[in-house]
Amino acid sequence: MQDHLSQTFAALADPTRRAVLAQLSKGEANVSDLARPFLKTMSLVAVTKHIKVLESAGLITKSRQAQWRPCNINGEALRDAADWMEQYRVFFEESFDRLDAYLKTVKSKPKAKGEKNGRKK
Amino acid sequence: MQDHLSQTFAALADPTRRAVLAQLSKGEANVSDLARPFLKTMSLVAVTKHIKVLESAGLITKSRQAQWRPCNINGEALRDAADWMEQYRVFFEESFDRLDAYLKTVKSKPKAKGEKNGRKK
DNA sequence: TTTATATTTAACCTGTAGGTTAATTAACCT
DNA sequence: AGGTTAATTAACCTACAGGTTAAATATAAA
Repeated sequence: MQDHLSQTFAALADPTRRAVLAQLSKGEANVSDLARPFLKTMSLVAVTKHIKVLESAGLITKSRQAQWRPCNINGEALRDAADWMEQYRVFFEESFDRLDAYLKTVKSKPKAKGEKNGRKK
Repeated sequence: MQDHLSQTFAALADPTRRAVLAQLSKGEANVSDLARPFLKTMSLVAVTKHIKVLESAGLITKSRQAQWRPCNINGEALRDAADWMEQYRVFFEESFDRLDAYLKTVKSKPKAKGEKNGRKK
């Protein structure tokens, strides 16, 4: 695939993959743990592929422990997508005090050179 | 496509479509206006299709004015995606005061029945 | 009524996403 | 060594995404 952001959004554009992320947000899990909820509707291999898509997008990491492959969520990749969305917040945010609160946090973290948003590193 | 959220993310998973959204965030534009920046790399028909994808996902609206089709951005669809992401903010947000500010706004808008997040309607 | 401009529709092509089953690899357990 | 469990690889299939060119439609303008 082309750019990182497209890859991230594409990875999120599947309910199975979002469910895997949801599961991982509660903590580390093996491939077979992650697959379990879906085995009525698809094969283990299918889930393995979904996991690979998430891994390629950087949304999760996979390590090795004997014959298991413990997976963990990796928020970094999501941040770029979230940052992209902030740009459009004004178009979907009708609660102005919440928007104000957000803007204050932005102002308190002024842009450094070559950085988007007020985020560090 | 399956669910609304998948459709939204899929629509965002293309740089041309994100560029169209960026253009529309500066104001209304016709199909040919939107297509102009891309005509060196793809046909008008291709852009038309991208616009249709955005429209189907609810990210933009299209009206009629003589032979023109003025398009406008529609933030509502983006909000669901943004809401979904908020769920994971804790995984990519390292600035705790900014997170605090966000959490305060959530607390100030307690959940109503059948609603996700603190958002109204 | 003809012509020009804006956009869509139709028919097509190619690559890839998402699924399958069967076979393979890797590590552990007797 | 042989068997079990965990996960991946390979080969394949089908649908659809994203592009093309050519033709059709709508509206305005001469």
